Amino acid sequence: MGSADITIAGTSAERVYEDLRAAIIGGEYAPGERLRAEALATRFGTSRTPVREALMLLEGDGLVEIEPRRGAVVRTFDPADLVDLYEVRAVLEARAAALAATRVTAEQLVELDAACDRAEGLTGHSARTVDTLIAANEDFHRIVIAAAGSPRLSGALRTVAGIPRPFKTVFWNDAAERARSLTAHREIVASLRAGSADRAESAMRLHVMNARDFLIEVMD
Amino acid sequence: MGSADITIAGTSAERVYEDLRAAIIGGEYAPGERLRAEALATRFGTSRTPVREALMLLEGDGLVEIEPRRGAVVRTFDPADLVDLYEVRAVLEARAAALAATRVTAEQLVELDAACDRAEGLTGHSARTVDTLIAANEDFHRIVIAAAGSPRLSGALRTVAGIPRPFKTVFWNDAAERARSLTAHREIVASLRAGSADRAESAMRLHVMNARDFLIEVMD
DNA sequence: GCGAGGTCTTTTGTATGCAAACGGCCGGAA
DNA sequence: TTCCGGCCGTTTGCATACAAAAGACCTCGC
Repeated sequence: MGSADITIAGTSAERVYEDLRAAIIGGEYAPGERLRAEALATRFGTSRTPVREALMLLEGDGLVEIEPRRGAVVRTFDPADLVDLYEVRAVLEARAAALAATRVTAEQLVELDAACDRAEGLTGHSARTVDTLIAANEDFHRIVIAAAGSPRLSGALRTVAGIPRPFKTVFWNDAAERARSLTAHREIVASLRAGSADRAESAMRLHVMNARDFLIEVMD
Repeated sequence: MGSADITIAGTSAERVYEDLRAAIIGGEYAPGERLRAEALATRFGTSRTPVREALMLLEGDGLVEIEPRRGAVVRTFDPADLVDLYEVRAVLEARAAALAATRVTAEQLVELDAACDRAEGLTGHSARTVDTLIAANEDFHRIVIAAAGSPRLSGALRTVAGIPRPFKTVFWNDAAERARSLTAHREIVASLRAGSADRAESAMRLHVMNARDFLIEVMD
């Protein structure tokens, strides 16, 4: 799994950044919820200074909104925001898939298969099952992006990659969407294995666009 | 010109961020040059705290590299970095052009014409001329991106938009490249005016890819 | 002369203190 | 009742103080 991005906690600010990011994406803080610097400092065992730095980085990632003199809140996503986000994601991930088709390693293909396998056959709706699906899905996309081998593409995707857990849950509670997603993932892996950039690109674009459409549909 | 993004200096950190970003892009700090927090604080009339925050934001933009306990330096770009950057830019700006074709306002079209006009007929190689060309070019691209009306696209582009001045100068010292760029800009404006998303997208992709190729060619 | 070790300086990263701004609360007037 | 204005608590933003780490330098030994 995330065997590559082991950060041995260089600075305190970095650690807070990563932990807080995970906490927000993991749904620990609800969208719209206020993030008071002092409380976070207490939670992470530091002072407000590294917390402030982490919050500014998270603002750059689009996960947090900071209004001067008013503090930070977890970003809320209205339907228009999410559509916008998914369309940019579609463009970037399609490109990543195209690049990955010519650069993916045998080892990465095995990891992609493994991520698909982990999602296969899960039928329940328990929190544990949903967690597994979310994790497998994120691993899948992360590996494709890594396989693209483009630092700038990875950086650009950071601004659209993370959305809070509540928004993701709706996908994985829908059985049809689960099946469609798994099929798409398998198709993408097959395209990558075949080295077909065009097919991988199209498959990935379709996959993300389908997610966008499902999100639109479910929002009413 | 930048009549839309007038920030009345919300916080000190924001002001330092913008000014320092402009200074780096403007070539005031050479790639690889060390950015000592204390010196910057003196320069901007603040303490190190807002400077540190600005530096972390600039790291997110890919303009600065921060190594823990070692400080910040202006990012250096080797040929591979620049190729990577321009290819992501091509994808994103092409998408921006496509969106802009359906959303651009009459006023923005006028501004785009004005940006092209400003670049037209300039033949000298003086610093002043080059500055004008760089500014006109940046205005052009900024307006297209604004016309796309996608906050996430704008955000993603921030990570690939800014490169230090020395790298841009090579373009605008080459007469053939100037002419080709102007032609491309005119073509893009025409496509936007016609509301042709496909044409605008293709024209923009071609334009950015040409820039990439020129950069590759000139780097040896 | 050259390399290793230790010390000293510089610079970073973090904590804390302090002033200012925001939001809420209360009281009063229409 | 409802709206307006002033006060107070809370929280932010910035400056500064302090500890620790990196790099420079110097000395000593070989």
